[in-house]
Amino acid sequence: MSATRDRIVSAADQLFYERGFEATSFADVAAVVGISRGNFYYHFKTKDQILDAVIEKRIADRDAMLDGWVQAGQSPRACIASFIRILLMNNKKIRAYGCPVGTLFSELAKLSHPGGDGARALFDLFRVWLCRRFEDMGRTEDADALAMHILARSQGVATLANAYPDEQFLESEVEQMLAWLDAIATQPQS
Amino acid sequence: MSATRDRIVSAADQLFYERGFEATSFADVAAVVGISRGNFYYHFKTKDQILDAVIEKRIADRDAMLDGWVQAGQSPRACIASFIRILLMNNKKIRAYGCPVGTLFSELAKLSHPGGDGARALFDLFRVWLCRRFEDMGRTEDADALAMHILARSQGVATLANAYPDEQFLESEVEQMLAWLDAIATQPQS
DNA sequence: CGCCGACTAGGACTATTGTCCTAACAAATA
DNA sequence: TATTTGTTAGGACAATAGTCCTAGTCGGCG
Repeated sequence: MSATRDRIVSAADQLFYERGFEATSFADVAAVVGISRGNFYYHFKTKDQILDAVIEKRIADRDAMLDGWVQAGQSPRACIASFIRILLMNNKKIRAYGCPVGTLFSELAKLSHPGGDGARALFDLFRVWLCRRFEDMGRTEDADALAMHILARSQGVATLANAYPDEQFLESEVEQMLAWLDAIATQPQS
Repeated sequence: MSATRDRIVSAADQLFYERGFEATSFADVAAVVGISRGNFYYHFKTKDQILDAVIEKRIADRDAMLDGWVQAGQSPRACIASFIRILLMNNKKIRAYGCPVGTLFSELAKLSHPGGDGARALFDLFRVWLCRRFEDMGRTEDADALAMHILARSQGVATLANAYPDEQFLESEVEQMLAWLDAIATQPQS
């Protein structure tokens, strides 16, 4: 595999996150990678192909992270707690640019861009992973609803943290989400 | 005031919501309004000025809506419930295009566009209004935190409803938020 | 009537975009 | 050495963007 291709995808990944997909031009990516603009089309025939590659990479990265927690032998509840704490892990970037998943999806949805399905697949990755963990906790009935709930909470916190880059807000909301998880774990299934 | 100017702002408001700010060109707005592209610059000297006017209009619209509830004599708690139910009122548009406030802010934040401050002002409008209502409920200590919390929840639900246009999810989350509000109203201040 | 202001149409201009093409360089193979 | 294959640079290309300019229309007022 070409190392240049990977560098293009990595640079595009970062720029798409920081500036958005449409607002990022080939010239921008080329400048970061340090190659000429024309050389692009040897590796990617179209801008959409770069987007596809970026989404693929994001899915692979997140998939590895989620699987890592499971493989490390964490309990389902600890796994979900780790998911919630992503907000703290990436708090600086989230306050600066929002959630990489949510903001990309919103943009592509507005552009009614075909790549929006790929962005939804990113949501799906978290959704079904969370769903499995809730099922493992015994929440067989409402596992998916719980997954959607915690996903929505995370999205909202990321958006507001972006609007108000206040670290305390982020920490307080994460604590509340962890408390909610505790309640879910101890209370009987509704 | 020119009627044409208002029609431009209204059309831009809608297009910015449905397609995003950057992706909406003057030609798009002109086609909707039914005027020539060049005629634009009689009413607005720059695209940013249209954005400012759109944000101003959105603030005015929301302000009128929020004030209407207060003027109608609704209790603080009922006012907050009305805010939560915005998600249901606009559920079709939200599922199609997301939240008009959050998605605009996210886009402008990524563009590091000066208008981002105006978009944040939209958030502020809801934030301080909610804050006042919680204060009127007696929650003088944590009113702002509660306002931020419900704001974040709404944002998250809107984002996920956009990704998964499932009406049931939206209704279920609104119910949970209303239940949360009930708990806040009946439980003592923490 | 004739002027003057508000308003509009249409196009010119420059910059930038995504896309594509061709020539050149490098290393490995024959 | 000669040839091929993979990779790169640089520029051409049409389309579109935001911006600006000029000529024109229309209605009200002197």
